[in-house]
Amino acid sequence: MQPNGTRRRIIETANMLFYQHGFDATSFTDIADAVDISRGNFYYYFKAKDEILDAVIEARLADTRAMLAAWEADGATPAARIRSFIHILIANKSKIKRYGCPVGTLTTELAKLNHASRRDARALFTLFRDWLAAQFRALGHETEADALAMHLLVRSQGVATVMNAFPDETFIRREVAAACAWLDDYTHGETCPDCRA
Amino acid sequence: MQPNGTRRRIIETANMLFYQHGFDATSFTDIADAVDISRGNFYYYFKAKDEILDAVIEARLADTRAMLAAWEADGATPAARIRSFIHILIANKSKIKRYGCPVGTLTTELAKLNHASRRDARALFTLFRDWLAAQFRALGHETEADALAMHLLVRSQGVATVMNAFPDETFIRREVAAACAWLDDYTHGETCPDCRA
DNA sequence: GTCTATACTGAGATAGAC
DNA sequence: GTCTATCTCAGTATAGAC
Repeated sequence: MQPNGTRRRIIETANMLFYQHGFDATSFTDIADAVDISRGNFYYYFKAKDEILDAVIEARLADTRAMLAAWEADGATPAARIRSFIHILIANKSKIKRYGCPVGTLTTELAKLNHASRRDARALFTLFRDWLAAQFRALGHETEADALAMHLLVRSQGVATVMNAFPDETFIRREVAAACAWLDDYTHGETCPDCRA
Repeated sequence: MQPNGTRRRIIETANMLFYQHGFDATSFTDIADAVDISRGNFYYYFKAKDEILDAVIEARLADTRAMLAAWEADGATPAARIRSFIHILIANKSKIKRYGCPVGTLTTELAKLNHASRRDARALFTLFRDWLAAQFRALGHETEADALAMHLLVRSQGVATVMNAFPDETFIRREVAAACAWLDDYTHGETCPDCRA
């Protein structure tokens, strides 16, 4: 199961292309050209297009787990960790402006395609959802932890979709600051050092 | 320019299929079959697929204008009109659970396709944005009207995307109630009659 | 206006040489 | 492992009969 060089490059390239142009709109030729291998060679690694999708989702799940683990390690407090999540909207703003949120856009595309891997893609959302809920629980908000986590998913997805339509810098900063201000109600006085107005 | 029966049926059907399966994934055959005409007849009305897209966007713009005008007429106060917007998340929840928001998903898809009609699709967002801002202005919030309108777009798009991934009834009601509660800060005391907890 | 027939392209996928 | 050649099918699009 340990992927060799070519296999890894295929997955990484497909991951990028699926994000930038969508799963359906990305062809084998697109991927093969970008990886610089022949289309035929492709089938040595993946028997069907759906298999690449599954591999890409798996890779994204692994990447997301690693990112959440890094936030867990780097954040001094649960509130600081949650703000790491909120601030990816700024950290990844260039890409989001052009291609939207990689999680949200994949999920909605697969929903429309009624694709079998739809459920696997949803696991990406679940990863964030559970991690955020754990942080709220650590802040002492046991019963409402999941609801608060879901609310942050809403704000995050909303900002991503709207900034894709209106790539306005002021808007992004304002909404990120608003989300951090909303969070303040649950942090026992701790505020965001990056969102001073 | 007045569309006859067949042309109208093509546009209506394409509108539905683009929403349900996406623009790229919907083929001429899909539309022709649904309308029950031959593929050849199709080209009598539309020379290329992009032309249908433009016609569909135009139809959606007209539908949206009509909907906003209806809200304008039916809503007793600006606050009530804004709540009409918030509550479409509940009114259209079945479709949104399956296919997401028609505006947001079209916009992100066309962004990924880097499609020429991307800008036209964004006008759908602008329609809601300007209408909402006008309501906030009527409530006396001159300077922040557009920012408040954008914030509601964010919440609306966020809930739509998340409920597409997690079609949970409780979640939807909770977020709609939260949006209405947020609105209360700007309505001079008027509250939502439908969102009593 | 609507149809059938057909051209052309690019897609996913397979076979087999190297 | 990687390639070329090829198959099949679905897609967009056109021509022309009715």
